[in-house]
Amino acid sequence: MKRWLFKSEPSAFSFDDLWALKGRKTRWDGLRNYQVRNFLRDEVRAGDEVLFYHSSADPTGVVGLCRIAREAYADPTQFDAEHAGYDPKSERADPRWLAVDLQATRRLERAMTLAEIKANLRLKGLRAVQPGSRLSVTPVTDEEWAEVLRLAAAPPKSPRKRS
DNA sequence: GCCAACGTTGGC
DNA sequence: GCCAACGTTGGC
Repeated sequence: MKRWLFKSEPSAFSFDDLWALKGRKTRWDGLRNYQVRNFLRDEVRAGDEVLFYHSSADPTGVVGLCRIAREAYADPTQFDAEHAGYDPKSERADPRWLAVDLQATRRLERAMTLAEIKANLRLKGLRAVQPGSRLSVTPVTDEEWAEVLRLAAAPPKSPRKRS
């Protein structure tokens, strides 16, 4: 089983939005990047675990956990001329873009902010936070996963008050 | 709103 | 196949 980080802009679709859906599940579609497509096609499998990350948010960071409820299948929005993700060059016999189904499993006790992730030595290598990394789906190692969960369960570090 | 990073497109 | 132009992402 592999582990992943999925990004979403909460103004478009937040973890709370997912949590509120029937079965806490949705189709994760609209992904239009070839590297991401290849991850979905070649590596993401049903049952894989996912960190749900809020980008362009305040604060940015990991807010919840999900699992892959259904692995890659043709993203129907690529064939929908009314949809922003419409791709006129994609053919039904050979779909270019893939979607998965994502199911929320747990809300973190507190958000793991980007600042906190960057400040953590064990999370320095997290693909999603590398400079210039813009992929909306990136791999997470077992060690990184464990560290995020460990920190989420720990009380937040706050600047020490002057006495 | 700015801008750096970087993927995609299309002319040649 | 090169590469400039353009679009998007996403932190700040």
